[in-house]
Amino acid sequence: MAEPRTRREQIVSAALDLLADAGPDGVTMRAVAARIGIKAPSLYKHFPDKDELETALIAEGFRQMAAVFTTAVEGSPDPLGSLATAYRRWATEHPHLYRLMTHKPLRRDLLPEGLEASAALPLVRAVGGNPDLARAAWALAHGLTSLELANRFPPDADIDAAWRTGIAALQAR
Amino acid sequence: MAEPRTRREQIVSAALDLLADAGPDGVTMRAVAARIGIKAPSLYKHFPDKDELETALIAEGFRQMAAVFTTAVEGSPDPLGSLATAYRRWATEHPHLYRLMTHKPLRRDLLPEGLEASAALPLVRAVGGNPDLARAAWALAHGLTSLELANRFPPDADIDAAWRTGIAALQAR
DNA sequence: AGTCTGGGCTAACAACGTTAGCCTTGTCAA
DNA sequence: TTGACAAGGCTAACGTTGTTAGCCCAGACT
Repeated sequence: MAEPRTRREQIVSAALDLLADAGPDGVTMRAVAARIGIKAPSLYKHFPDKDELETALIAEGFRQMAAVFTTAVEGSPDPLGSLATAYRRWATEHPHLYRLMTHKPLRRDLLPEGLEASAALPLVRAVGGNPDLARAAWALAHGLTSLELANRFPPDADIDAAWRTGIAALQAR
Repeated sequence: MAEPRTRREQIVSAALDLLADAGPDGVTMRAVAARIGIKAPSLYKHFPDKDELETALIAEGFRQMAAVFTTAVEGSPDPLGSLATAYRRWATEHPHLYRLMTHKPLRRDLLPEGLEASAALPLVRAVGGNPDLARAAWALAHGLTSLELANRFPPDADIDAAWRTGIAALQAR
């Protein structure tokens, strides 16, 4: 995250750090507050509740994804392939944030307008604008990622091969 | 779930009911206990902690999935298509249980041996034994399901079409 | 000079998972 | 028949969590 300037940004930044190195259970209001040297109830001067703080983390995740995916696609000879690599890479580098972003219904009303779309745009472009194909590709990527993060594949599974097989199939359309 | 006979089965059954109609937050040790007329601490005579109770719910989910998928595939002219339909159907009929089963690392050590494999077998058969293809298909199904349950597709999205597109692509392999 | 307001604080609450320790009931051995 | 023991209830309580109420201080503006 970029230099936190406002107190609100400091809080988000502290929560992101905590999420990254202690997992979702580590992100308690008291722990977040402590990390910036205040007490838990003071957080409520900046966020109405924990849900909105979490949504702010999710928004930051989307911002990062949008940036990473955009640069992954631009000028690539194989946009879908590059995107797939970038997707898996980002998710495995931010496993807890990725899960937070995807595992429950999104409070879209609390998210900046257009943010979600801007993270999705590179993919829509990469598949040539076919929305059904884009959704299938997204689902494939999310499914592979989610199953990998949840340790669902056996230890001897060749996850790269599963990605290649799936992407190649969709690419042929 | 079949007729709960032992106390342990009663507990699992009560927890499943609670999960289905009050969601994950509704499944508290106190609420589960109350539903069968006992107090929360008594649950600990049957399960060492809430984690193991949850794993018992997950095991029941796998049992149901294995049964449903097996009958969906057998004798079908289009095994993969039937399986896809059955998968989506089961998940949307048991959204909370589905999420519980998939959203975090699995305590395999607490699961009956072979149970996970028996739920996966119909799929492996349906794709002709290619493990990479099976994993891609599983990921596609899980991704589509998970995104649908988390309300990730816009209201005007044609989710059926996304399923058809994805499955057709994999089928062509 | 007086008045807001932003943003900290302490104390406290209810709900949660969990533990300690007690008591009753039925089974079975001596 | 009696006594031991295990299974399975119970109450009381603890620490942690999100959250609220209510107080207070500092700076900005009228």
